[in-house]
Amino acid sequence: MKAQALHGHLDALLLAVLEQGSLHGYAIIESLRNRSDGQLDLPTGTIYPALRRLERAGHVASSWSTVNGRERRTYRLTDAGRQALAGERSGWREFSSTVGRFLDADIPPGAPA
Amino acid sequence: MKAQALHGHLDALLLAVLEQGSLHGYAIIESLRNRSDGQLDLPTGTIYPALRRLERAGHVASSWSTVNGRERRTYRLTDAGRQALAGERSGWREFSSTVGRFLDADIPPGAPA
DNA sequence: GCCGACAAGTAGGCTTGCTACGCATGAAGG
DNA sequence: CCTTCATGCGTAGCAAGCCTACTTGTCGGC
Repeated sequence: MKAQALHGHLDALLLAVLEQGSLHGYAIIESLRNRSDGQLDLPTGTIYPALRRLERAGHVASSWSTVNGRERRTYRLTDAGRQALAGERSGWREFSSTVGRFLDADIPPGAPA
Repeated sequence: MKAQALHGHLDALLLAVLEQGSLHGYAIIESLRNRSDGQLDLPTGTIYPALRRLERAGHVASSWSTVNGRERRTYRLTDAGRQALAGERSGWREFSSTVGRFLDADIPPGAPA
């Protein structure tokens, strides 16, 4: 699946992943890959700038730590981020139900449910 | 709702609208608005270039007609467009189920299905 | 005569994600 | 010892996609 189609929903995904616990960038990528059965395999060039954006927006906060001599930047969801996530969720439901009205409906007879 | 979030799915919506019958640009806009209860109110600057793209791609074909002295360009779905629509539909299901796994899940207890 | 609904279109800009890089450490294998 | 791979962070530049704002033109009502 072309991850490209994420357009506009990447931030929501990142917030959703961080909702279940703080993670560093590399782990976020793995979490997305695992939880989506490999369908979301996002490159670092997509994730890191997105995290920066979210931090600038105040939706996440980061702190450095060193593990095995490797520097990690761990991100956690802020209160504002939690609120933003709630908004993203309702926005997603609205979006998916609206688009679904056009694309999920009219399933040709014989198609599996 | 910010129609901006359509990113990447507009073509599919247009094809889906035309699936139910040929329409001219202005009528397509109205059809989207009506069938979405006013949630999709797309400006002409979004629709017309998109229809051009679809025509260039061979997914729709157009023909001019004059009604009440007003020129209309009516679009109809081609066979290739019908195939493309099928592909868009399966892509949409994959996309929505993948993103939904992150955003629909974890609905706090008490939320309506 | 003017304004609003109908009908089509273009130009330019902004956001967003991707590709392709670069840098650094630690463990494993030759 | 040296190379390679997995871990881990990051930037620069590009391409796609949709929106804002504007233009052109007809018809009907005031």
